[in-house]
Amino acid sequence: MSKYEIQIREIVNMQGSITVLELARTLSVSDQTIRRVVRPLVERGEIAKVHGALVSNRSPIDPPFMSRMSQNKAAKIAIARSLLDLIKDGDRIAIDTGSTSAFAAQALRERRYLTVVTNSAFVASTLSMIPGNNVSMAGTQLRHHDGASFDRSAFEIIERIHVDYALLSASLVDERKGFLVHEQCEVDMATAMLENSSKTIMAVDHSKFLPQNRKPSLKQPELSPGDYLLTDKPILRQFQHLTSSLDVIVAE
Amino acid sequence: MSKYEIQIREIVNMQGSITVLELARTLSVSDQTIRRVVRPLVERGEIAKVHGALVSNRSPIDPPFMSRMSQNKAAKIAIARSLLDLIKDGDRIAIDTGSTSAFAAQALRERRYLTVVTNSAFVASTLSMIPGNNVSMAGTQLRHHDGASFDRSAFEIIERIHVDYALLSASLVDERKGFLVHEQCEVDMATAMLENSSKTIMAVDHSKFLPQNRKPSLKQPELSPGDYLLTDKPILRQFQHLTSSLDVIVAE
DNA sequence: ATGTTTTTGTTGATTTTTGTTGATTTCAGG
DNA sequence: CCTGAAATCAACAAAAATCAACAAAAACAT
Repeated sequence: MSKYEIQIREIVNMQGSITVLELARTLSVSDQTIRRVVRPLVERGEIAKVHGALVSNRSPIDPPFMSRMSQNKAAKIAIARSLLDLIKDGDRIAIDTGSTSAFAAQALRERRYLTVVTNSAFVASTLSMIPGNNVSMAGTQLRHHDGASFDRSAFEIIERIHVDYALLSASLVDERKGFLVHEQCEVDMATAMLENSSKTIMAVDHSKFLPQNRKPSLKQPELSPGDYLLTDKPILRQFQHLTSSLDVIVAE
Repeated sequence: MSKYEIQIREIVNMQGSITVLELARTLSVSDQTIRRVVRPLVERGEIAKVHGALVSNRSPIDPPFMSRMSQNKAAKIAIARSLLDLIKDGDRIAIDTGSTSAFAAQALRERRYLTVVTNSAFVASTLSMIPGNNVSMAGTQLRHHDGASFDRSAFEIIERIHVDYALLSASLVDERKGFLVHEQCEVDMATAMLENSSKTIMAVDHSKFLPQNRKPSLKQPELSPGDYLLTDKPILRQFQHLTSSLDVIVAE
């Protein structure tokens, strides 16, 4: 067994599939090494291999639930990975609900000693199993469609814990109105997280900049200059006035 | 036993993996010393070693939680499946922590309209995504080794919600002392769940009836006549006095 | 203090892993 | 069926990690 084994399994299962070369680049070793390490994994049937790529063979039932229902999987994974450049071991972070945050939680498993506060049961469950982390689940009653809580106790807990970063998301970015979501409780939660954090990270993949059928109408709280915007494609001209004061990070 | 042993275990488990050289530098001893100290640890299976690094055997991908799950997996799945004979759509159930409960949660995904209250983030997350369920997560701060909560708010919530069934587990069944667990907080939680439910279901696979190296010593609360005992092999003679008043269900 | 035991560091030989090169295979399109 | 690009494989040399043995240092008991 090689020292890269766990990482490889982790990455393959998270992404679903990846080429040998990409994997070699992320671990900064040669492609040949990857092939060698991967061979026994394939023989043991832990991951599958086709010409051109490694693919996860996890049954479609147990992977992170979001990966199925989530649209822009690749984009969200890229964003999640680039989040790792911001968040360091030992940081404190508040994480909101949503598929982007679910991927972020997966990625953050490679960080240690995090203090995490979240109202998403999935995020809490994912990160609470990492030794050294300190995870607080905010809220009691969970909504069924996303396993998140927005009851009073959720807000109390968010407001009790001050963190370095608040990781927020949005359903749509509107040229004039900015970052929008569907429900008021999401705005309230975002506001609470933002107010109790030093910096805010807004994570939205490029599809959020495109028009949608089901239009959200509620405005997320204003970001402050120096807050981060994580996305996966360069910001188009017509949106730049929204992001000019922000630190924009484009995950390629 | 060396003085570095505990530190090494600690560091390896926290980091997930680390090279011998790095470890030598952090403890400011030579690499050779590390190798020597580590050898017995590896032999006892407390941590794993590969060429190039020491890796925790409870790595992020295979957390303590899940690895316990994989012990006696078949038995636990059988028990979880037979739980479906008891729990019907619309039932209300309290679920404790532990690998048996994790499997139970997986199985219960095929039930609808459940009211669930649990102190395990994993169980909460699993069952909250089933449409129609009403899931409450009891507690805020999550223990890292199993993602469960035992703080005051956890008890308050358990005590607020009355359910039809309490699904409990144990670490060991002792011939004389009955159902045992390792920690007092687990007993307290079991007691709270039992008191707020109409019936109790104790789920223990057959391995819990066998002697163990790490012996638990705390006694779970007394079951009442008519409560259920779910297991996967017939009860041996010497244990039958414990189970005579119970409804024993043996999953084949 | 003194000798004994245990632990630790150093050295050099040995093993394992890794990157490179070039040959071979696979795949997609004409 | 052929061809070019990409992916894979095999083999070898370089680098890194490991091990064994011995000497120095520390801890211990007498």
